[in-house]
Amino acid sequence: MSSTVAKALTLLDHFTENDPEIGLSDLARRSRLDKATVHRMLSAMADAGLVEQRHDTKLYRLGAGILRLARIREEAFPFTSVLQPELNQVARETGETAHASLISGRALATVGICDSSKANRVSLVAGEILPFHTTASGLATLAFGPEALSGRVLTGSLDGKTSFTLTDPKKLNARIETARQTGFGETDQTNEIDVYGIAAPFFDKTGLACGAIAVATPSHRMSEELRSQIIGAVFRAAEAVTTGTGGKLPGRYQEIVRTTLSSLTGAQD
Amino acid sequence: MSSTVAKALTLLDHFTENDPEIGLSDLARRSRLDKATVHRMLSAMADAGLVEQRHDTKLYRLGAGILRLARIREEAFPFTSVLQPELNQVARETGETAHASLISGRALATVGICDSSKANRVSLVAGEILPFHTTASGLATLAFGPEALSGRVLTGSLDGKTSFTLTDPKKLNARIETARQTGFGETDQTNEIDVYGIAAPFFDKTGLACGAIAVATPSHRMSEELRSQIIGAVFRAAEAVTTGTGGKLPGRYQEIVRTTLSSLTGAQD
DNA sequence: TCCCTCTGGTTCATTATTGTCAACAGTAGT
DNA sequence: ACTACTGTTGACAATAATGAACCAGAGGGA
Repeated sequence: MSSTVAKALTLLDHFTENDPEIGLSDLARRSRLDKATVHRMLSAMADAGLVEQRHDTKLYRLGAGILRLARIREEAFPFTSVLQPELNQVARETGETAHASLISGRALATVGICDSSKANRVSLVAGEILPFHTTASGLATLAFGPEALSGRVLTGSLDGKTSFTLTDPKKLNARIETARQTGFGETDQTNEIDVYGIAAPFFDKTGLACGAIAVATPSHRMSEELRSQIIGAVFRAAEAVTTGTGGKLPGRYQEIVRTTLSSLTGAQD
Repeated sequence: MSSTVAKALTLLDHFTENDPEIGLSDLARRSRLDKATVHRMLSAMADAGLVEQRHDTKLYRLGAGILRLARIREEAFPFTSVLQPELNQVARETGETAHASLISGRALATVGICDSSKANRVSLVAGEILPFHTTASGLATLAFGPEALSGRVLTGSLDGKTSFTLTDPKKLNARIETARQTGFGETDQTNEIDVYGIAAPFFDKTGLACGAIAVATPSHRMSEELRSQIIGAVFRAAEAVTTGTGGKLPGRYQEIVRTTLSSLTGAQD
């Protein structure tokens, strides 16, 4: 992590939906790097089009090159186009906020959101970076993702975001194991207070999980009935995304889903 | 340009619609960098999520982090969402391929395309990087963009992409000047043989051009009538994009557009 | 089977880039 | 005029990047 490009790229992580434009000094403070260093890095990234500087305010923001690259990826490996309709349907079916994340380096990147229509809902900021160990999406992804990934996470630092966060590798591993047996990830307030998450993984063409579809609800609203409904919805959506993007559902996984569904309260089809 | 991050970021430019997955050695050859260097850079970028490596083939491709960043930018400064409908309409009106580009570092980034419905049409690859000095979009953008930008381009290297390319700074500047007087950029086969381009700039909130909407047609099909039609279409679309994205049309520019339109053959509204 | 030639990945001494700190210019507020 | 910011540039010590050589594995031919 001492490489210069790595440091430069962490600068991008400070741009969020709520903070889309950042000044040089400000960014230097947040990244704990020297002003001059940040300046040089930003200049290089501006040349490449990753960021751009406004002529008037001198503030930096994400550049047009990002849009170009996104288009290339989307053209070659369509994802958000098949993802968004599924998210919308999940949100409609469950009445709660749905979102999807993809493995992105050392964390999960939120690449799609559909807000709940309810007044009291979990509101997510677009483009947030989610840790694996605090989110339902993370558990689901680790349970069925590359072996190396879960290994890295379990041996890495597990900082607590709330008092409920699983910071003990053994306990975390146990939760991953349950996810592996039920076919979905489930967390209560481990990432944010009063947020309950349920997530199902989707798979790439090699049969490894590469992300998850999740529903986030206010914890107090969670009930046995809602839980069953959400689990069914994310299972269906994740499968649709998997097949829609050319992924391969492991046979083993389909088995797991069936047994989980039949053990839920309420009726199944 | 000797900075390490700059070199690392040029690696991204080798991923295109036709070449979405690249191996390590291959990328090292294309970028004229050492294998070890490229590997370290790719690892850093993979950590940040800009690229990702397939487990099976070991090939690298653009990563999910790109999608995340694109979403953040699009959420904060909606662009493609307002752009695409306009492009579609231009393509429909003119029957030719329409595209839009944004200033992205030292070049133009193609961020939107709508293909012509004709069998014989100009086909563009999504996410292409366009030079300023060979394209109609470039002329239009330079004519009304930041002073510093046109200065940099005119003093930079103007490599010829076809035998028609303007490689002489004086001649190029003259063409920019005509664009400044007519309100639109126009090129014939300066970027690619048998491609005729007409482009109108759109503006940011400071009243500076930040990109252009362009129509590309097979050169032999261009006629006085089609030309008038295209110019009208790109003017209208560019204005719509400007206002739709919170930009400000310079009063001076509106004046220019009016006089240009009234000098065209055929009827105007 | 052996040989050859690719591939992705790693090592390590040399060297060039980077981080650091200070100074500078411009702007806004007091 | 003063202060406290901002973005930007320069110089030098420290560090990280470089690139040749090397490794292991996958195909391909004969």
